[in-house]
Amino acid sequence: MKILSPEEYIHLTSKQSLQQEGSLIRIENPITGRIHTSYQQAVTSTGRLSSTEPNLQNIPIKTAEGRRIREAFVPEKGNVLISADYSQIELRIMAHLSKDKNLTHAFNNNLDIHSATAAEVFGVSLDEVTQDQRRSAKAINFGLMYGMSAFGLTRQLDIPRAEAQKYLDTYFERYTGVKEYMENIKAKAKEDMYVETIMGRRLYLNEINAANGLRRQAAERAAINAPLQGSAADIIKKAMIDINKFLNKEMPEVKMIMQVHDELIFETPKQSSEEVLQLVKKMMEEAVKLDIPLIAEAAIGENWNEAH
DNA sequence: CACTTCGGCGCG
DNA sequence: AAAGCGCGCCGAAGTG
Repeated sequence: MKILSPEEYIHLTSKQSLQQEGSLIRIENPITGRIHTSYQQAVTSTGRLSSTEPNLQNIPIKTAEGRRIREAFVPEKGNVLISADYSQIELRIMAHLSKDKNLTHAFNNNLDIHSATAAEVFGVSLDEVTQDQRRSAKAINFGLMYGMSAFGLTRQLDIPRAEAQKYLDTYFERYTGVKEYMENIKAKAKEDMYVETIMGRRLYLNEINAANGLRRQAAERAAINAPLQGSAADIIKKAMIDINKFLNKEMPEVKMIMQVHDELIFETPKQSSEEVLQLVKKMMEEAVKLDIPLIAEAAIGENWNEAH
């Protein structure tokens, strides 16, 4: 193995070089034989990390080809990967912050949240929910957290405007706590000029009272989303600190190697991997205590695709 | 030649 | 006119 001078190392890992090479396999660090991302801790407005050179937070997964790509991410021989991700953490935070009774009930009873929403919005029982209704409810749930309007839902679901409006109206009838939360957070943002996460991270919204309606509405959407996305970031960071402390002391052979917003990836010797899985899952779920339970789903694999 | 901007696309 | 949050990287086209 060649030991590189600092100049050579910096050249090989420079952004410029990265673009020239254009392939993960060629940016392997010659000293460690591995690919190393850099996490930026003071970039995003909400408190998330960002990942650069290379960005490992946007590796494909949604298509079959994408999953094949993930199979290329493997641990050292004798080790396995563990992926543990929070289930619906932002919606759970919405339940916690809004104290909405219906949403809280769904999470306290560990219901399939999109099916539960579909049952409410379409007025059917849980076991009558169709695939299509669940799909619509999922779009509503995600859209709400981003401050989406009826127009946005129309485009997302390819349905008439009036129907999208009816879905949203019904949603807010069934989830009045969420409706109040949306209104309250906007009102508070306009008064304070900022919103904050459960741990007090603030996002200042300079345009929340702008005369320009487009800019003002964009700030309102950010006001709705930032406490949800940002609190999720707070929670996983707390979990990372707890887990790191524990691993350093008790299981230094286990490495926490990646974070993808609501997911942590570990590399660990195969023998103890089942025990490690249970430990990290528990520490993620207990990172903070909310009004509703936090659930982390974890799996073991020979590559990133299998583990996820 | 290095840098910037923009539209497109990958992820949560 | 735009109407869904948060990111980073790519290629094409333009700038100096």
